[in-house]
Amino acid sequence: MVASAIVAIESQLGRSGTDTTVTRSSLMKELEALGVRITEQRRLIVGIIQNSPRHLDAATLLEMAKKQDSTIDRSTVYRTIAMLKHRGLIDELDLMHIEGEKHYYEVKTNRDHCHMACFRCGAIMEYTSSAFEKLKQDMVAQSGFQIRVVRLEVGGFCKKCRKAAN
Amino acid sequence: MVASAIVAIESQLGRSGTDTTVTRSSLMKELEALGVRITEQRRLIVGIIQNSPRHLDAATLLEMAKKQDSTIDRSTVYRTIAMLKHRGLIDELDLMHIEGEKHYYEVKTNRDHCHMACFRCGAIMEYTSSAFEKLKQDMVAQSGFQIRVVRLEVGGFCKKCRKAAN
DNA sequence: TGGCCAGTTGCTACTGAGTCGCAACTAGAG
DNA sequence: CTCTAGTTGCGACTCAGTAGCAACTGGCCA
Repeated sequence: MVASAIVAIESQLGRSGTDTTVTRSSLMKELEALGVRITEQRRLIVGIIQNSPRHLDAATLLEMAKKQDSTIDRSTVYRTIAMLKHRGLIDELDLMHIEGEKHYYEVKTNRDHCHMACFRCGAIMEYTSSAFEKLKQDMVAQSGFQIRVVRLEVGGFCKKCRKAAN
Repeated sequence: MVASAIVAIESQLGRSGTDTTVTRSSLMKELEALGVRITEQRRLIVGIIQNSPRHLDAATLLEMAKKQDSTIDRSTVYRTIAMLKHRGLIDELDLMHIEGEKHYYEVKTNRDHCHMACFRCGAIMEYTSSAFEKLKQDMVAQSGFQIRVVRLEVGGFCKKCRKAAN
C-alpha cells in the first residue's frame, strides 16, 4: 500500500513565542517508581520502545525483541504493551490505518500532539501547537468532560508529495 | 468492559456566535450522482447506516442487515463499507477502542468534529468548535500538509460519570 | 422489451491481531 | 536463602477482515 517503510519525522512546529518542545519520559525509571516488577523481558521490550526512532507496532516489537532473546513470547509482548498502556506510560496510535489495522505505540510525552500520516510516502509527522491546548480547554469548559487520553490523527499528503503530485 | 451499550449523544457545543451545526449528506443520492451501481444489498446497507442513531461497527451492521435479508453476506457488508470509505462518503472511527478493536462508521458530515468516549458509561458525544477549525488551519499553514481526513478522539469521563465517581 | 456483460454477490477458506487458561519459572521482600 | 505473588511460555482459541472464484444481476443499448 505504502511504498516505503513508515518514517518518523520529529518536528517542532509551534507558534513562535510558545514552548512546544516535546519530551519523553524514561519508562524504566517510571516503572521502578511505580513498584512494577522488573523482569528481563520487560527490560528488553521497554528498552526497544524507548530507543526506537519510529513508531512500532506489536509485531515489529516482537520481531526486534526476538533478535535479542529468541525465547520471548508474543503474549509477553502484548501483556507488556497492555500494562504500559494501562499505567499511562505509552500511547496507542492507529496512524490512520496507513498500513493495515496495526496499532502503534509511543512513549507518553509531556504535551499532546498530532500525528500527520502521508498516504503517498508513509511519512509520519508530529505536530504540536498552542491551538491544540486551546481546543482541549474549550472542550472541557463547554462539555464538562474529563479528558484522560487524546488522539488527533490526520491523513493526507505531506509537503513533498503534494508538490510531486502537482 | 463497558456496562451499557454505546449511546450516541448529539450535541452542538460551539462557541456562541459561531455556526457549528453538523449536517449529514444523503448517501443514496451521492452514490447515484457518482454513477455507482445500486444493488438491493447496497440500498439496504446504506439505509441502515444513514438511519442509525448511533455509530455502528461492521458486525452490528451485518446483524441488522441480516434481519431484513438473511442471505446477505459478511463480505458484502465489508466491501460496501470499503467502497463508501474510499469514496469519502463515510468516516471510520475507533472511539478509543472503548469496546475492543472494532471500527465504527458514520456518514460524512459538513464539519469535522471530535468524538468523546466515556470509559465508564460508554456514551459517545460529539463536539464541534471553531477552535478545531483554527487548529486545522494552523497545521496546514505551518507544515504544508494537505489534509484529507481528520480524526480527533478523546477518552475520559463524561460530566455525569465524573460526578458519580466523586 | 429483451439480451448482454462488467460489476457485484455469496461462498469457502484463509490470514493476522490479539486473548485465555494453565503449569513452570523467578524477582525481590523478608 | 527461602518463599510466594506476579510473570512467563505455551498452545489453542476467538474474532475482524480478506481473497479467489463461480454464479448472479443492474442498467445500458439495440
